[in-house]
Amino acid sequence: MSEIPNEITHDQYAVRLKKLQDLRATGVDPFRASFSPTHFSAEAIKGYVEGQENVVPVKVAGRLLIIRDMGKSQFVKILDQQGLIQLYVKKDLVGEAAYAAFRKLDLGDIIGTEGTLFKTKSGEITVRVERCVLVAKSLRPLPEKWHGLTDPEQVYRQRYLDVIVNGESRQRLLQRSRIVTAIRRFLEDRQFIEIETPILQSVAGGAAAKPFTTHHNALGCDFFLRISLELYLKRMLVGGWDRVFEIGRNFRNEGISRKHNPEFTMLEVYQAYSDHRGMMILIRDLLTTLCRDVLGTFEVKHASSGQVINFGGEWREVKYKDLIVAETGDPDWFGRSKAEKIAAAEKFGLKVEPHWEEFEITNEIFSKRIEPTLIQPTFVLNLPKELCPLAKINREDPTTLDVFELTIGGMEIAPAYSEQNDPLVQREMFEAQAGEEKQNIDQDFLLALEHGMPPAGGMGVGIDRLCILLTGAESIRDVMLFPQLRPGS
RNA sequence: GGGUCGAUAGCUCAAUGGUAGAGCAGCGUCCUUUUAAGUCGUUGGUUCCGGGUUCGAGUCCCGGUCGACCCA
Repeated sequence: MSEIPNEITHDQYAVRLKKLQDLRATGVDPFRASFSPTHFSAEAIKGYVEGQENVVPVKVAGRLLIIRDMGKSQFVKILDQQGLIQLYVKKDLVGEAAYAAFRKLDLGDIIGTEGTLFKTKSGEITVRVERCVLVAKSLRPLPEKWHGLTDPEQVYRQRYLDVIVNGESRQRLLQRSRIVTAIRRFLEDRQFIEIETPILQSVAGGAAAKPFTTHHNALGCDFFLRISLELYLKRMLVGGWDRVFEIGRNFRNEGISRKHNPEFTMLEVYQAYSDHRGMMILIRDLLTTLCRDVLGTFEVKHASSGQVINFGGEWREVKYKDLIVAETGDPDWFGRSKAEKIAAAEKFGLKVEPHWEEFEITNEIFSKRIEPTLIQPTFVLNLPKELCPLAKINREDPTTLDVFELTIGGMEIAPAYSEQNDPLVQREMFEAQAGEEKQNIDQDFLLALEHGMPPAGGMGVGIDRLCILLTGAESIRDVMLFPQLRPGS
């Protein structure tokens, strides 16, 4: 039997450890092998039949969160993955010894119980306990029952406590799981195949971002963690897998903010014989399906602006150039010199780096002044060709691309392209973008394209941001179970 | 990376530079349909860490750690 560790200073731990040792001493296993519940909490409550008091049998298990002790009987509540359920434990029903043992339980202990359903005076469906066992002892006290856990650092570092005591967090994070599940169902219904592609890559392609590096000992070489899924999914289009998708983690070695976590989840979808117009229909169908099936509403409150986002109405379509012209009030914006663009941008209070290209100045206006105002679902079309080397050039306006950026709630939610499948043009675009750093070009991808890739529409959806939007969260940290923090404390 | 704010009991929070407190949780008591249950009593502190100022620092100053927000 272990002594109380020296570093454990607070007495509540000591009290619980003593109880645990007492249980062992009397032959009770405080971490018993198993328990077989027949129901989760919500299922059990649903199983109650009106008027059938103490007839329907249930076995439920969960963590003890609330105890209301009235001497010879108590009402308690336990939490499982479906939520809370109330138990009523009566001395003359369970017997003296069992009742005494029950009273020794602590908040936070995990218990299994068996009984029948009834409805209390105030109408709460409750289990009338006939038998109850400790399933797993908890040595640590739970956070306060009314205020929960509020310190953001502890919420993120000890998420398991947050989801126990903060119902709102629990619901929001469960909602994320439902969203991801619904996305898979939606795509599978449309014959998309879910595939898995490498996270360790020798060339981190498909986006412009700083990668993380890591090292493989046996191969004796460095790898990058992927920054996008794109190039490997498209290889499978070459392979004749016409509808593929992946929901996977990307890693970008950049800043951390309310909208950025170093690792984040992307959905990428590729559909052969489609194009960016096809993707517009697909993303709209997907998001309205999520609204209907997961949220049960097409109207979602936008946390930072307070506006109501309506997914059920018309989705605006607007060209990038038209937005820029409207914002700058300059019909000839794209004909202006670099100096004039800089002057105009600075008049907007934007900081312009001297080494920026003209399209970067324009795009700064877009991302700082225009994008945040696009709260309702908006397809921004015909982006300038410099912004993405992987999309097809628009035939009517060769300075732009056959792409869209879906913006909702002031955030870029889903960029999509008519995918570039001309290997010669693709090579030129890569080389122009890479400049001197030719080693950053994924030559194996170009080799694949040279074998012939069908025309295709492709799209990326930032799952974390989508969840921010759909759950009304303030920050990416609120829709991730374990957001990145500095190690320590 | 810069600015602002924050860190006090297991949790949520108080405390003019002058004896560190409350609620919840814990411990002990009363109570067999409670709903933040109620009742009486009671334990619990490296005030984030390290320096400094002062007769005296949770409080003021400097440095650091971690976090939140804003900016880059």
